Amino acid sequence: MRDERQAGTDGEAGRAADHVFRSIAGRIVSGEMADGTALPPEREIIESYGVSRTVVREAVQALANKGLVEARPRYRPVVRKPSFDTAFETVADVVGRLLMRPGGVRNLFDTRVMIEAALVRQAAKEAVKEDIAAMKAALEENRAAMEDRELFYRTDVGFHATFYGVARNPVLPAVHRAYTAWLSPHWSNMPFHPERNRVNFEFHSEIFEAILMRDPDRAEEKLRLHLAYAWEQVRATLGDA
Amino acid sequence: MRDERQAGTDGEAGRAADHVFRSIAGRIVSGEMADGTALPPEREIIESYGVSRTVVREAVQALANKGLVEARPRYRPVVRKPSFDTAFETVADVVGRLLMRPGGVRNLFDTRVMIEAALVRQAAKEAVKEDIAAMKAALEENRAAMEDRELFYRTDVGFHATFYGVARNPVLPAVHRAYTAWLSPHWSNMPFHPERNRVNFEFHSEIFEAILMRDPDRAEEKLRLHLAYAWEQVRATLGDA
DNA sequence: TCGGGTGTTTTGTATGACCAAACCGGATCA
DNA sequence: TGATCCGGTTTGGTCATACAAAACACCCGA
Repeated sequence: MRDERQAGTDGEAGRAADHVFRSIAGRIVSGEMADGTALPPEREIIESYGVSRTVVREAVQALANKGLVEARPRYRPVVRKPSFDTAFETVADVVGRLLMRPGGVRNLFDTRVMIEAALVRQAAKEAVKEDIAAMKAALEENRAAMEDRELFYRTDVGFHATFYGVARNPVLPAVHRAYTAWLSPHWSNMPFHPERNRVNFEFHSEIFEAILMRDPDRAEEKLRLHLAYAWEQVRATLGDA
Repeated sequence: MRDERQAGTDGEAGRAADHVFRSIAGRIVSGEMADGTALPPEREIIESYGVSRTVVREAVQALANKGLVEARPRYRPVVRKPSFDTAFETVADVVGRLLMRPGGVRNLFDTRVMIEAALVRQAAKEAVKEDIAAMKAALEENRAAMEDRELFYRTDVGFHATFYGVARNPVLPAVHRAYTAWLSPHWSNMPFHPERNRVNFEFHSEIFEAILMRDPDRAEEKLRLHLAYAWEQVRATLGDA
């Protein structure tokens, strides 16, 4: 990505717009530009950097593409502190395209199975009281929502989210949000079926129970059965191999 | 000149440059623009879309930032078929910044431990002959490289790469490449130490042996010990908590 | 055939202009 | 008094043009 051709003019490599980009990016990560504040108007940036508007717009667009600012069409770009979530969001549309290729959804889903299997194993081995309490609460919400299509989906996601919390690693919840954001479109055109909700809730219960009993193998097994069942539900709706 | 927004098909008019972006992006993913070929000159795109050069350049820059084309400064942008690798590359920049924050490297490394633990379990359970052969070969290369700092590192990476291959899932090798690309800078300023190489090779051997014996628990245990040892080696070089 | 010089493209950047949408302050009306 | 409406101002989106420098293509001579 970095191309080092030396212009020979100065120690600072030319790259007009890049300089503005780096400068603003630095001010964002250093916190000098707080999260949520708007960037100064383009014409102001022009003056403070002594460059043309072309360059400024290019730099701003680069910031937007890197996820450091959020730029809605006619509005001022808003500073967004980078996080693992923003990292996932910046690739969302490439991933979206990759998922349209044959087997794409399957491949991504398989990684989710793998990760959640590892997570429930870990949960069974080292979940603390708060983790258990969170799972129990999420499971209860899931049970109560069994008759509501939309609500069941949300509580389903919420229950799985508790797995991603036990490791106390901020990357993992971001991974979970990415999974749901990328995979849910492929789930959505699935007809509502209360019986299926009951089955899925049953799986959730069994997983939770296995975690309670500190049985990693059983937790993993139940999770795999659960996700295999879920996959069967959507397999038909894809042309996937 | 005249305004060419055909609101009928597009539904959402307005975002001018975005239309060009989406159109070209579509032609890339559909394969109409083959991987490796150069984009047409800006002037040509101007004519075929009836937009100004500003818009074209903006669209091309967006394509470049999304990783669909590779744009070196004064050269013609080259089409790059999107893959999971390109997805990771587009976030490399943001991730790099995140890793500089306290605990960032640790968090990412922990996810690697989790994933590789899951992978060696899977390998122990269902690796086929070719997987075993690949591991054996990689292990042998690793042994032979024990006296060479650079080569040992490469064969080390190569051995771990075999774990990511057993699932036959193209996402996983990309994940591995991303890990090595992002974490290796933090490993590199580690002094050379032959004894350490020997220890790491020993871990590799034990992991391989556990996989051979179809013992997932033991494979996972050895892998965790291996990576914990590796982490100890670099912990001092970071200000990480 | 090969190497080098030269003219032609093409990209990078700057400038100025215009339009339309968002923003802001003041006037109006209930 | 407070909410709403309105018109001027700001600001982002797009366009046209210009010019320097780098890449490219071509021709020429050895």
